[in-house]
Amino acid sequence: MKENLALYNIYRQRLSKTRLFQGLSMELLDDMLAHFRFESWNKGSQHDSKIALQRFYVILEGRMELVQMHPQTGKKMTLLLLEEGDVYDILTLLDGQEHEVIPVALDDLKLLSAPIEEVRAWIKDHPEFNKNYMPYLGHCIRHREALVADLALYETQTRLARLILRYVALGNIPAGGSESGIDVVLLHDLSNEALAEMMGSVRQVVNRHLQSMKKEGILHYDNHHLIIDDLEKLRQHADGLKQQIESVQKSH
Amino acid sequence: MKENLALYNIYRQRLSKTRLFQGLSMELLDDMLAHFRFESWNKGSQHDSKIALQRFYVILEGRMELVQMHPQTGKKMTLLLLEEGDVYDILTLLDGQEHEVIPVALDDLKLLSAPIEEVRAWIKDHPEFNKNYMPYLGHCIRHREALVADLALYETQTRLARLILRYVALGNIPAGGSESGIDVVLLHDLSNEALAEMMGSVRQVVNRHLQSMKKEGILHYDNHHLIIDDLEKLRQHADGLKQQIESVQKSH
DNA sequence: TCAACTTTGTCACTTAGATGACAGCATAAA
DNA sequence: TTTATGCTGTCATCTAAGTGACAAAGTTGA
Repeated sequence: MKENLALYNIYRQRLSKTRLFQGLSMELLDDMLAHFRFESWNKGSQHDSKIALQRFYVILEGRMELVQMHPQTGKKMTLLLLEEGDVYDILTLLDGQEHEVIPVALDDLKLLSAPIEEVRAWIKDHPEFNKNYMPYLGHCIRHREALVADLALYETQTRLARLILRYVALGNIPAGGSESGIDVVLLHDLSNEALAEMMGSVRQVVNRHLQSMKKEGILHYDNHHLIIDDLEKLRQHADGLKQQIESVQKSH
Repeated sequence: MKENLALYNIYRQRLSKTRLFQGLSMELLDDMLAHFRFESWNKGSQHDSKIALQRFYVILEGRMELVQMHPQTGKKMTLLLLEEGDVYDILTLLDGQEHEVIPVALDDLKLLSAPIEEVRAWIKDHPEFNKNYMPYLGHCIRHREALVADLALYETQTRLARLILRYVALGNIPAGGSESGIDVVLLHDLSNEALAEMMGSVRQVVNRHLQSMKKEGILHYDNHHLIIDDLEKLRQHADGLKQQIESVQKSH
């Protein structure tokens, strides 16, 4: 990992901004980079989850989704959208067991990868690294828990709103607010189908709800970018206010 | 934590058999026990999740469930059943953030609790402890992921079978096998309602499916103990074979 | 520039499963 | 022993959301 000094510096720079590698000394980063190898995955490519038993990947550029599949019916559920600075696979890193989830490149991906044993040694030997690691794990658990709550407690319309809101929150909400709408960068480009897989539903239902939210002036699409126009209304949907209102009406 | 030597030895003994504290030296266990305090919770009692910001609990005896609730409708989802040797709350321990989940005692509970800062220090300072901690975290993530997959990919009948199977696997499957049926100890006593909350459904649906599985000779209840009579058939249900068969029939 | 594919937008139809209601038991309390 | 409370077992009913189908729009690449 020393081919090209300019590139090397860019990688180091990017790495130092990720949740897991931030705040580490230059020396430590250099030590680590010595074990990293550059890789790129083509948009749309799917990979074998067994690779995670050997190597650990850091995303430098692009989005990756982790997909669970029903072995019989082929129905899919997207567990997680990973972006720049996220890593694959934190679970296999933890316990060394295979993690039955398919990594799919949503964009052309640029990655760094290192032998998983190496990364485990870093965690063990460098308290600074460990200090980033723990909250990152917390984040992973919280994400999955939020998915469980969404699936079990809310209906599809609400789940869609919550999904969008979750990824609005991850992106940068522009300072002024909504003069020109908030671009949900992480979800840009995703088909209705892909959104459906992220919320455990189907294309047609997602489309129905997107349509109705467009009519309410909550959002619109501007050449494949999902733009939020009324964050407040979106939040109301995400709180399941619809459900509440209807149940109040019923009781009268 | 030195009131009574006999009790003390029992606690130490129990602790040394838990997933998180196993394999530690007697000296280390003694150091740790010095910071623990005994507590007991009454069956049915619910506690404030804020307690987890201050203290960390180890279950010595009894079951605890962690419940998420829909703020508006009050609908509930049980995230997790904790038993002897499990701990509350691993998430708050990780990142110090509040974990919005209600701990409920399913039995009269015996617990040890220690200040959370203390436990964080153990993790930092004792590699042996850390070595237990990592796979335990992996287990936590996997459990939540399994829930997501169940909710998104399988229908209620299948989910019930998977729920039962999951807790069969955790208990001790008797050597000989099914001569007299497998007692699903962890689920003993739970009402249809409680099971429903564990799989994101409702009482009536759970009852319907339990009834049909009884008719198939898969299971029965023997004074509030759920007994599995045909593990193989249960596994078939859990694989969603029903779904597969029906979809094949349709295509003809 | 045209054909091949993919994605979107709709709609009519079906269904799993949620809801509400109620009788019959069981467990616990008085 | 009786009353109260809660749980089980079963309905009939309702509805959210999944399915299949198809036209229209958009995208890709020979």
